[in-house]
Amino acid sequence: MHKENSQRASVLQHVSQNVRRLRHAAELSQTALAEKSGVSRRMLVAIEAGEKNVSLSTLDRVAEALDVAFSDLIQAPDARDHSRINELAWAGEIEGSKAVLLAKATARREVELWEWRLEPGDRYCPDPDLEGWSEQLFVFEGSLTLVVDDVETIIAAGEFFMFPSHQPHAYRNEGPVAVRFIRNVVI
Amino acid sequence: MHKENSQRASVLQHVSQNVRRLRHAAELSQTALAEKSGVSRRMLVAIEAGEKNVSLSTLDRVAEALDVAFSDLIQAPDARDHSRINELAWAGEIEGSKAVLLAKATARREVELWEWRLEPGDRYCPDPDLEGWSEQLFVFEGSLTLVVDDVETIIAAGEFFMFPSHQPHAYRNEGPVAVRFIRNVVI
DNA sequence: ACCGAGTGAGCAATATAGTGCACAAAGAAA
DNA sequence: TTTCTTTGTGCACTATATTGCTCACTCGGT
Repeated sequence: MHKENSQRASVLQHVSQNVRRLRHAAELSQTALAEKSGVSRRMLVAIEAGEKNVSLSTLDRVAEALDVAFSDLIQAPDARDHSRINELAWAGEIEGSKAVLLAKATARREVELWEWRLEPGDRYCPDPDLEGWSEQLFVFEGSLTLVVDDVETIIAAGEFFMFPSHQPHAYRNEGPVAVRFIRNVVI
Repeated sequence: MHKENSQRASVLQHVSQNVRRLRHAAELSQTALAEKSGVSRRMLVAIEAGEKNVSLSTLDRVAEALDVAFSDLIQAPDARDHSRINELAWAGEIEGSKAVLLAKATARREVELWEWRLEPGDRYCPDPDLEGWSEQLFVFEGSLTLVVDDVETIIAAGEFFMFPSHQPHAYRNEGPVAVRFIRNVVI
């Protein structure tokens, strides 16, 4: 007697947008996806309109046909924004004690924490990561020269930097002493 | 005519385990969760047994009552293993240049990167995080005393440590100089 | 104009998710 | 023992997800 097609659950909103977006990305028509997934086209229309309350197994068949993970269908589409913050979040009783939130990222799968050390003159030129990855750097000793998309940035000791790593990038130490930094790789 | 209670979709397997685990973590009985979520106890039994094909909105009501994200209910339960690695992954052309992979975590939602500084004698005692959170610490100056579940661990400069942060924990600086460290909070 | 592909929507039939009740088994505390 | 709590299960009923059909609409191409 209730419900009235309200569907306040935000998950359903996301699903409808995600299915449509990913179906277009796969260049499939509703009919084609219906055949490939075994879910009726009528149901796909309802899903993309957000007017039905899909069951897990049905949505899982759609995910398989789209060749994506189940969780990709329920994630908030705007979950790709990474924010650089740098705000003072806590100060201790003793002058000088403090905690600074450098960054908050909405990760979807993995986090890798690295400790790096580059001697003067040395460099590292990785292959660009896939779309969606980003890196967070915090230098605590020496000075790091970061090249992202042909743009040079010098990060000094105590400084923080964050960038999407799907574009070509490189680390160089052009200073007189070894540079040591933390590298946080996130998706 | 088909289906025969097979439910091959792996998502359903995960859901049943996750709901039960998280319900116990919240110290709720099936009856209590049924009242709080609005989902009938009969249905909760079926979900935890994996013998029904839950709809998104129903599962979302369960997620809200459990105070967890929807995606927490569909993740593979073994996705919670955080590995401490500490392996040399790259060595530069110049002696001393190196990259060490400190840890790799399978994040589900968020990553927070913090820079901390604690003066001698100061301390920080946060409320325990929710089940699933973990923290990664890298000290680059001074020495940090970490207390997790009444167990003290001293982390010296250059050292790395990782622990699940749903248990009570505290940071203290018992050394003679200020301690500075990177704190990576992950779920 | 016509035509075909892609899409949205209405409807009747069916499969099944979801509810409420009643009962049984197990464990813990009196 | 008795009592209470928690959990699993069978059953009948209701609500709704899902299907296959239909028709209508839009947009390009010819």
